[in-house]
Amino acid sequence: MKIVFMGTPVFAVPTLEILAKSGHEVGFVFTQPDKAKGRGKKIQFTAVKEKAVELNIPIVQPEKVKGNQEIFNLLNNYKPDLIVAVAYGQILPKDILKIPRLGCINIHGSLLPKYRGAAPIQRAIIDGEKKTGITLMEMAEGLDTGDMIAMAETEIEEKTFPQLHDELSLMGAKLLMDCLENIEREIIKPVKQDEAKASYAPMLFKKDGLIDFSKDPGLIERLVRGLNPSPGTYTIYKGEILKIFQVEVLNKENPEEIGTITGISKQGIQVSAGGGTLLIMEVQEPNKRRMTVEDFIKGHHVELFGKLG
RNA sequence: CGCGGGGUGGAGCAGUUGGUAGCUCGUCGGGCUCAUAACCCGAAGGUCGUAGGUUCAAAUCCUGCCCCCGCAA
Repeated sequence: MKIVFMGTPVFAVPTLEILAKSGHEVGFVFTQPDKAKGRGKKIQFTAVKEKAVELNIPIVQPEKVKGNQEIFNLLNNYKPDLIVAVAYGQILPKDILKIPRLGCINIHGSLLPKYRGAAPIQRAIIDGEKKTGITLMEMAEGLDTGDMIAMAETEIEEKTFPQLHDELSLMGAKLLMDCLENIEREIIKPVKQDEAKASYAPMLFKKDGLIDFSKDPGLIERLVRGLNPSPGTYTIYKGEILKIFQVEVLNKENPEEIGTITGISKQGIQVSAGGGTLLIMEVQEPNKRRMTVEDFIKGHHVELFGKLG
């Protein structure tokens, strides 16, 4: 088959890699334009572009696909059998969706129709879902609304976002390979999404990471797990931002005022949170690298009954 | 040329009116204790990122380079 791949972040890389090695022809890779970012505003390639360069596949980086005649002509001339998109970051217009003979398919990091949108993995963790997964679907004009081709599940358990992200990323690539032959033979039976059960997972921002210690310790723990490492969770300590990377819920009543430090040891700093106690285990101050609380208290005089938040 | 912080014994930090390098923890030895991650005594361990400059004297002032990090995107 002639395939065009579209993707941008690390999440999409395993799928590109597996397609390139599948024996099918990946004629073009679409990815978002290079941007000046990071310290010093250096130009950085997207993760997908780096892999495409390595694989020697022609790269296309339109600012906007929609309404772009040049892009339409490129695809129309190449006549791909299939377009595969994974976290590309752009919505494809109808005229492009109609180009490939076998359609356009998308890999999404949730069990649709739940958690459509930008941050499905993080939201599933934060909400305390028992399981999440990967959905393979046909692309429609709406946001993650297409008919579903296949799904794969995994237990969330105590996994952090990076762990789940990597796991789902690989699962997505594998699921696509499992279905590719059937897609090629046109014997798939896509299922419509149940709109009544649909939910959205909007993008997360820095401000979503400010810890509210009046909340349930379990929720705070999930927030730390889901927002790690970006945008990250944080609190305020002695007037400075203190990022929190790892916490544990202690099964322990805490009569002190919310946000009060009630215990300090190399295991962590205990804090009074809504209805219980939270143990902060790994932190990072501005301009410093992240470190365990054991290291943190060596260089700081953390006071018992001090306040966080 | 986006803004900014930092590189000091194994770890985390202090130390800039330039003048014998300090704290907490760890390590090693000894002591106390029924016992301990507790306590007491003692010891080892540092080319102060790197190259050069100023100076009688530089962790501290000046310049180049390397590395790490925060913010903003």
